Amino acid sequence: MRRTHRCGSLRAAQVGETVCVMGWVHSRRDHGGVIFLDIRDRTGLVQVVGDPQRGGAAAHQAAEGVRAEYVVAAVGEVVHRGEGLGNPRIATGEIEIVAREITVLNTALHPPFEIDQEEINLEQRMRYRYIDLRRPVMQANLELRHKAAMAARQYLSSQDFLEIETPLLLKATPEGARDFLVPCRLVPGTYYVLPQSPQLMKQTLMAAGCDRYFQLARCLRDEDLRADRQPEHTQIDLEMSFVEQDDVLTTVEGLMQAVFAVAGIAVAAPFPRLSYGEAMERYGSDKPDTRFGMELIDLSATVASVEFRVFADALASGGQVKGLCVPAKGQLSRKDLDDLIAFSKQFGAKGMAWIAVDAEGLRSSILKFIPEDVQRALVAKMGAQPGDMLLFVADRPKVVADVLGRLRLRLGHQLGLVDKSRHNFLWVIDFPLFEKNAESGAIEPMHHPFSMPRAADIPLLESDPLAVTAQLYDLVVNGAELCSGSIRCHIPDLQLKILEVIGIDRAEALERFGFLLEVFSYGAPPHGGVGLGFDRIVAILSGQEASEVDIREVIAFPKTSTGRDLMLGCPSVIDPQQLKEVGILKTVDPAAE
RNA sequence: GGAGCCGUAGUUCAGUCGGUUAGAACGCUGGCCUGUCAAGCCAGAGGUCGCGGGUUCGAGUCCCGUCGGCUCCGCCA
Repeated sequence: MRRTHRCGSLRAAQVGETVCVMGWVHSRRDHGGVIFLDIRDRTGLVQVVGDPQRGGAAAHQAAEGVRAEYVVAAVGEVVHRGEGLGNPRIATGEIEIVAREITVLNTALHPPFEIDQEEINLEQRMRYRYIDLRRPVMQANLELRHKAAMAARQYLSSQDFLEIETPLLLKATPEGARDFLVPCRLVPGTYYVLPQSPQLMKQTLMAAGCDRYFQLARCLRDEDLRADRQPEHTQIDLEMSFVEQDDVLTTVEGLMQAVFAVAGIAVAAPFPRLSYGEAMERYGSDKPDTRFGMELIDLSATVASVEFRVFADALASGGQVKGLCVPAKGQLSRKDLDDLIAFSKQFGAKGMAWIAVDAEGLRSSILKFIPEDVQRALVAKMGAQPGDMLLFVADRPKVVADVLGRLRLRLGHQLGLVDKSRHNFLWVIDFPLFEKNAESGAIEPMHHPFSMPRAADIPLLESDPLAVTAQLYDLVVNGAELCSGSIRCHIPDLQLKILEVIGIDRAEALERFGFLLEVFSYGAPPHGGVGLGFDRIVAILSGQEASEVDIREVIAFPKTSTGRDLMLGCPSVIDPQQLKEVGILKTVDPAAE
């Protein structure tokens, strides 16, 4: 007995044929005289009928004995269902298989949850992931992921990229996230680390003359998790030689068009480009969601003369006053406003002021501190209409941007201003290479210190490092960051100079980054690239809202928020003998902790 | 490292102010049933209320601890 068709593939065209399908018993409906089985495989459902008159007593009897999730083979003739008996809700609903023979290939325990159940406890799903993955929605996610990966490979291959694997066992570097460690048995007491990304290796490939590289690379970081963050995730990692920033952006735009096409989403290119400064000014975020307006409005000049302490103090200490004009249609209650104030404080604001714009005039407890002409100026500057709610934050620019940016996003969703059918791609470019640490006053890299400054800014490295713009770029869609990349600094002397700005002298640089500097000193081409968050891309392709992406839905075997695999039961304690073998002498006993 | 929410039948949940024998739906088991596709009807089984301790005459309910899941802050390219 061999399978002739996939369950979901049968159509009226096969009527009259004797077929054999194999799959899981999705449901059984026993009418006594006749029994209906829905058989499910990856491709869908097909109805199999156990009818003693038409298919024989044996098949009917076999159908009686099967239970949910039994694995069965059904042989029989494909027939048209009778008039009015079709099921338009499934693709195979026009036909059914009259079973002549039903064989149980394997029995099954009662599943811990029902396959077609809507809400299933996440813990149960993770514990029994192999059952969870049988659900059509999860099958669809896995298929989508596969297609997206194929589209990416095909596109990049067509653009002359080579897929090259890089090692999983690497040398620890002090930069970035915490590494996962792997003890080396052959040299006791020494360790490899798992890659946070193939960054170093791909730049080395550029120096090696590979010209264009890509990889669907697993990246591992030992940091705390979130719904959109797993200890291991996948990047579409790519790097290109002899290119400028625009070449990389254009390539990624083409890649996004190819990948989003697999979900039938047309993406217009080129994508809008926004400087980091403008993004922070207008949206208070370096990954703005441009699906709605409600931009931040700078009111520092408008309220410059006002004696209201909160505003005046902020301005006097070099801060700013900015606001949002929220088209609330009078919907924000006092409680809502209190919640927003608490929300603002959570992100570092000392408070949040508000003015309600009613048909009768303005309403707020701060009006008594604001002269009427300034009130009018505020309304004009913010374009306020009756029903709007004006929100104000006064603080350091970074706090103002962060708090108002978050308020804007929260209210945009809360008030339904976001057009969820859109996919607003945009590039955020022109990031400063450095920023000043607010507490220590030290100059630090904003992203990382390995990107190339804009050519014209190189002299500023010594005179005014904070004014140096890097050739760094982030790809954003609907407020979610999809990738980050840069044109790399491939000139050793320039790299040393950049490191010097952040307080790393030549000796320390050689010690910490000597490998990269060595690679570059043997003739590295100018190069640049990106790493794209593949899990996040697939999540958005699958229809998830960008502001609440859950990548666990598009990963076959994800970890919980404490990094556990509930199906395998790991991490787990290792046998002392095995520890000794790799040179680990002492460990914490989790039971004794 | 910090904060919050959740944990009751196989599953999803309800359980009032601390008070008799902890309920519903779905699922499951058995019976009936020849056109269902969320099949239907009848009957039945199914519970250490995550775990440990405390308060109380009495705890699913209150308190403390602990384990697990989730969310957020910190962290993270």
